Amino acid sequence: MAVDDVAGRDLPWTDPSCPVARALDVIGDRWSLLIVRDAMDGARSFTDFQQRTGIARNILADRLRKLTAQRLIAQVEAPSGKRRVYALTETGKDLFPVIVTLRQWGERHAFEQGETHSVLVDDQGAVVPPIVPAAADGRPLTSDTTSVRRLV
Amino acid sequence: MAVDDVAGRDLPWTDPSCPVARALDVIGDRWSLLIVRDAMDGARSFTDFQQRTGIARNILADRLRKLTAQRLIAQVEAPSGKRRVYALTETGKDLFPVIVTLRQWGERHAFEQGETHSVLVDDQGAVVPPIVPAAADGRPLTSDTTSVRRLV
DNA sequence: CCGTATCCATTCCGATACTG
DNA sequence: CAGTATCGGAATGGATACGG
Repeated sequence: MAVDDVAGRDLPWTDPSCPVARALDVIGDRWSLLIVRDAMDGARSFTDFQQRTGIARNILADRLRKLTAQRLIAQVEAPSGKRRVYALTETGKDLFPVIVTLRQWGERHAFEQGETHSVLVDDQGAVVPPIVPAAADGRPLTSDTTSVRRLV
Repeated sequence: MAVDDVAGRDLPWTDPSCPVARALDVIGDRWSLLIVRDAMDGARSFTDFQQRTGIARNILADRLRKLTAQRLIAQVEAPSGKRRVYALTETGKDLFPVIVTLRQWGERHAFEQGETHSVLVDDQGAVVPPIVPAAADGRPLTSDTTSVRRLV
């Protein structure tokens, strides 16, 4: 992977044309992805998120505001009718592959030998196999066989 | 996706048995993933990283130290023989799928219509298709068709 | 139950100056 | 080139108290 070129614009980062930097600018803090994870997990109310993450209430309010502003989550009418709950938008749901790859990396490298952890299973109870980036023909790709091309 | 159970241990987060939280504990800050990205991109020297990321020197030194301590990168002898350069370990290289999914999400959701950005291409110049989590039989999975199971 | 408001501590970060 | 040392400001975080 090598970069051909880079444009210039004003973000906290260099290289604003890099989608990785842009993505991290949205969810690259300590809590956002955990909030998204819990939303995928069924968390819907303020208290749901607060209890699952253990985050301070003021910070949680701030993150929910920001994630809402960025349209990763939205407040929608609950089925019950009167309460408003948080739900992932399509943009938020599209983070699923990110959560999964992060989880799989964590499973493999962030636990000691023999230390127990949760695993992701599909609707038939089978463990979800590791995700590998692949070319259109299915050939597995690594950072050595890919590169970054700047579009004109 | 729903969590069956959770153990207790001492991290800044709740739910230390969640690999997502563990992974974020290692690379969930503002710079680490960008450093990994640049390493995949060919960055090898202190100055390489400093210039590509624009990060302050003291912070960069700190991050390189931490990433080295966590064994995502290592200092190795340069082919030239005398200088030591930073290189990704296998653990670090295994973050490739994370970088790719993050990139693909960013490409799709973190740019305005018509705004230009770089793309990831394989060794034949073809754009790398979006990664989708899938079951062993190839069936695509979403957060609605997966769940988190805690191992005993 | 859903937040907001405040206070305080800690961390993070950038800029700069300096050393081997 | 590869860091280290220091400083000050900003962001982040936890705890708690309060109001709709």
